[in-house]
Amino acid sequence: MGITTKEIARICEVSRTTVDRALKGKGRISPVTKEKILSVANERGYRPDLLARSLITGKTMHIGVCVFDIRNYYFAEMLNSIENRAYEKGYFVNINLQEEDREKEIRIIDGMVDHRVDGIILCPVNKGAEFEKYLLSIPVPVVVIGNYISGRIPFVGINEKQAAYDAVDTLIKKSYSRIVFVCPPLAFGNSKNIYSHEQRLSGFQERLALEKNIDSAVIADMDYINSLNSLKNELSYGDRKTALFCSGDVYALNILKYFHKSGVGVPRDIGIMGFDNIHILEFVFPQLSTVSNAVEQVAVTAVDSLIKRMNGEEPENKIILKHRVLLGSTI
Amino acid sequence: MGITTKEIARICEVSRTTVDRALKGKGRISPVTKEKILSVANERGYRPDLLARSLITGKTMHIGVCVFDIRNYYFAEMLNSIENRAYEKGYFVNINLQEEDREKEIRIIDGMVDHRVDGIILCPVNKGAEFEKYLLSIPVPVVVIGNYISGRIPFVGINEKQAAYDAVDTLIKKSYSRIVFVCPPLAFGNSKNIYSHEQRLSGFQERLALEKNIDSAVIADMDYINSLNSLKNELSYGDRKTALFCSGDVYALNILKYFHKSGVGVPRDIGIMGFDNIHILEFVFPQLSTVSNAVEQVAVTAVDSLIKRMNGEEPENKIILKHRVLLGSTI
DNA sequence: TTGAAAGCGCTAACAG
DNA sequence: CTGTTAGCGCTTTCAA
Repeated sequence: MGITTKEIARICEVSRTTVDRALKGKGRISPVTKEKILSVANERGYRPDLLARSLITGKTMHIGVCVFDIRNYYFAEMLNSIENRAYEKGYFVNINLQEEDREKEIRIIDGMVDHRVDGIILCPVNKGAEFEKYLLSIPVPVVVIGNYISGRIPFVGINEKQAAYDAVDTLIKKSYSRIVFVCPPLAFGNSKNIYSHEQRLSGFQERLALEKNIDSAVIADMDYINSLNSLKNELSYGDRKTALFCSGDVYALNILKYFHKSGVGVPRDIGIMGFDNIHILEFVFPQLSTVSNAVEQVAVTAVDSLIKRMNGEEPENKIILKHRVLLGSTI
Repeated sequence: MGITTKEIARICEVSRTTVDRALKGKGRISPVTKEKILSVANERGYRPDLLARSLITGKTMHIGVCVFDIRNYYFAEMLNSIENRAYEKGYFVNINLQEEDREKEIRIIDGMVDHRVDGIILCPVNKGAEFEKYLLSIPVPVVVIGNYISGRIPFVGINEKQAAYDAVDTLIKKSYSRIVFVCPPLAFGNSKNIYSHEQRLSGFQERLALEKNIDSAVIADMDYINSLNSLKNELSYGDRKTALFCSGDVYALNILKYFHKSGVGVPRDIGIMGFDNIHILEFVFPQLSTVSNAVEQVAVTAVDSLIKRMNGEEPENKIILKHRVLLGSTI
């Protein structure tokens, strides 16, 4: 690449150590030599090789991030906040997308470790004891967001279950008497980490268990377009005021779109509630009722917690931030 | 971190070179020693230190990316495609956000170079001869997307001017007789690279120059909310069928939102056309008419072109991909 | 089939 | 105030 300290040393007829001192501005050094060294360095466009430095210091000042994908607005927002915070703290960010591929996730993590990132932020698709063991074996700190792994793996997030509970509570207070939980296929729970959705379902069920006179159902295949058709059945519950509680705003948006096309009125014919509060809701009408998952705050907190760990501190292993039910005009 | 080749060598009582040969699987080596080395490596969880390797090979297998921010859906989509393609080709991606801060952009680029990324993809906020010189001085290949710099800096994008020209042409064919170009403050053109918007304006003007009987205007301060109010004036051109041509979908969406609140009908009272074809349009009604800027294809092409350059090839310096005017229901 | 030696560019401990 | 030495973990001749 450019000029090295060795060459500067040769040109200035001093040792590399002296060059280093001039460059770093610390340690005793005569103003004259310092001046000379700096001017040569500057003139020749000296730039430190951070790779070489890292090899010695053991620090690369890189944070590795691995999430599902960033077409998903939730992750885009998350990543934006992670990058901002990391930059503020002097760290670079390596971004990798696993696309819900369990093996790819492992390859990516291994790759980041091999590249000697100082720490890792992960929204995992893997789960279970074996993966926990794997994460514990990794020689750099890891912080998990989004999908919980276990009490032994540092986590930052919201209380998904309570959030769903609160959302359902809101629907009940709005006098809905039939509430349908809409989420991705739960069958994948065996192979993929869909902790968040499972928890939300659980909060949904828990709140409904307190009611005698409220109908409920679960539609757990929102990954398939034809399931949209089944939603129409919900409308035939004419006597019951029905709401769809979607475990993710994108599901809710797809449903809104479908209803819009089909001439179904929201909330006239049916209520809809989402989850995540992704930014694009700003541009969608009617304004979707949803649950804020504090994604920016989660991201920032994850970075901070990770950096603490990288510095040998031991912050709380499980950090739960506040969620909020947001009333739009779809319920 | 973990075990090193040196230690494996010691344990197996061979030289580091031999260990290397076993690990790499090339060069002549006796099956017995190879087996032994591999089993020790495996048992002790050997992982290569890619940092050390990079120091020697001069390759980090990292691509550095610097864009505005990724709250912006356009960049989120771009980055997603960049990451996918890079991963396919065996590269890692370093992502950095300059947030329209010219100096931050330079710091970021310097940082990426110091970290020895193998190449850089940039959507620049800087512009001008000095910046061009700076980019040329960088010891790794750079490919620019989004905002053109000069003929000497490799670029991948669409023909912004022609795209705007075509969009206006479409509006004219729809018999609009007043067309208003809406864009961010052009005054920033002195300090920021807003090449795309400038080009679109130019295409707008060029097409209109061919018409005698079409009114036109430019509203160039869409960064300020109160400029939304001025849009109402456009409605009073009762005799003229008016369309707003927005240099960016997000402007169009904000306007749609504003009109929606104000009870203005689109396209009944006024037509709207956007630019970019960001994915979220899928969820917005009425369906926005817009121009596809082929962002995924630009991203993929940029990665491919960059990798060619990193391999010493010299692909075309300016790659122009096809845009497309998309008819929604807002004109 | 194996090993010795040199070196990537930098840092760090210690000595002068 | 300055220099020497050693070494991070790996690759790469060259020699045995």
